[in-house]
Amino acid sequence: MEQQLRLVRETSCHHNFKISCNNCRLNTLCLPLSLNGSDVDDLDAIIQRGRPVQKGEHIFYEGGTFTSIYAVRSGTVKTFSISEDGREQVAGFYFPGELLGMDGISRNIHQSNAVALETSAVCEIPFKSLGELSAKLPSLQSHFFQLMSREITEDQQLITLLGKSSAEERFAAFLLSISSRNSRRNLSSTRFRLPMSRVDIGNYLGLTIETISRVIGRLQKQEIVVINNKEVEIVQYDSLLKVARVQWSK
Amino acid sequence: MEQQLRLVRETSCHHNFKISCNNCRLNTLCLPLSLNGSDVDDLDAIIQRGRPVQKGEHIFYEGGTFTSIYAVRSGTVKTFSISEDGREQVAGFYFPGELLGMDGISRNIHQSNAVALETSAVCEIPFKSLGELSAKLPSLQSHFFQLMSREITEDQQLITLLGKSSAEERFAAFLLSISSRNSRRNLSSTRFRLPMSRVDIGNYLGLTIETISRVIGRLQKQEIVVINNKEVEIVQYDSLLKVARVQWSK
DNA sequence: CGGCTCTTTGAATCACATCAAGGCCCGTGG
DNA sequence: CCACGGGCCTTGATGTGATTCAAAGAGCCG
Repeated sequence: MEQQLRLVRETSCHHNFKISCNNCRLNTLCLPLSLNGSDVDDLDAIIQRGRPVQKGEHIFYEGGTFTSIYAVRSGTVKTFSISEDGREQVAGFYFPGELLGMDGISRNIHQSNAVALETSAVCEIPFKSLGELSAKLPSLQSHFFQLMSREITEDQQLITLLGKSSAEERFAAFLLSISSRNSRRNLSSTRFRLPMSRVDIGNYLGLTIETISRVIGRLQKQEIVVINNKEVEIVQYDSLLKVARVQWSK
Repeated sequence: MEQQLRLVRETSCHHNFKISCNNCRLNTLCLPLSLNGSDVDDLDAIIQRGRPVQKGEHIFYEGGTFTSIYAVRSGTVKTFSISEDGREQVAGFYFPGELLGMDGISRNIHQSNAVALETSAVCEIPFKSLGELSAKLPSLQSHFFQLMSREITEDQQLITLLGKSSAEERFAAFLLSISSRNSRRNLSSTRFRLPMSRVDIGNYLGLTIETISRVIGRLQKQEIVVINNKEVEIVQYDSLLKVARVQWSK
């Protein structure tokens, strides 16, 4: 019931699944970042490239055996966990060039679920092989350490957001985060489409969809953003920064 | 002022700062976990052992150059960051055998502050050397990956706590976390002393000290815990588990 | 058209924050 | 010895931002 595939987006080129790391246009963001030509081939050899994933399909399950981490090649993925009483907490959204699944390393069991928010492609990187290759390629090892560290930093930013911030601040920070990740990929930082539903946004930010809706209303009234459905335009970037930080500066 | 050292806990041996990893009674929790005898010596060689840190003293500063990660040998450390407008968010508490500072790896700059909550001792582990050694000792590399991954998992649990949980759930989960970490160190899981202030607890859990106080009052009325100042006794462990999870089960 | 889902808007409610006061502990100094 | 003051914690009264509940609007499709 969920495959409303009317919107086949501008992903045509990304759907060339068998492309190698060397030719992938994300290789300046992804794991190959730190490697020179021949080393990329070594990495390339262990990667199961470009598995296509349908909207709503799981990439891994909480509690499932951990064998690989994943790089998003196209589309968007969310990770979330389910607590005892069935509540879902979205822990993160992952865009092309970003790595997920690192929470499974510690116990060899995935601690969260990952599902595609739209038709996506992911590269599967067997962790055992990655570890072995890392031992041989110091720059790969240190880059991988960095990527894990970045995940920690981002989680801690979310912790601050959830612990201290008002609804406006949370939503503004959320938009800014997506904006900056878009510009890393050379996409517009002021006009973009949100690939996730209001429910997921609300869940991620610890707010209800009604609150999200009201916040959007207020931000639109101030002409800071224009949001139609999933299409976002940031009109006053500076004002949005202010909202995200100090919230009426007092 | 706070050195009510009537309870001089079994810490005497920890204050022998110059002990080696081989003789450290935490080596079943800490980095050496995965190593055999001679490899521990290699690790030992790069570690600056047992720096003493006074209460309130910084171990590293947000924005400062990252060179090392740290293992707590004795005492307790909190990490926190300060947002633009001066609000503090406590991101974690670290007990003996636990590693901190991994958020600095990604940008070579510490993303948070670390200060000792009481007189403590920490081992400094130069990250460059650790990386080099990891490349040589596969089990060290994989263990370090695991420790970083655990940090991610724990951060994500806190995210769920802050995003979804009531005050009672948060505090109950907090006590249970400390309880389980105590038992990892072979300390009592039902009777212990909280090394951090109410302010820090509240900050960590995204609650005010008044709310913490009221929650404690309610949990005591139900005879689930007994808390005097910083001394905690968990009387009904199962009930506390229930509070942490389902909160009136509906 | 009707049926579906998602979003918006309004009104009532609630959990926690805020504000304010008082208690307890302990150290200091008369 | 007691009086005083400062931390820190507790308790009560009041306020408020976000949730909840309810209903209506908007887009989509069979």
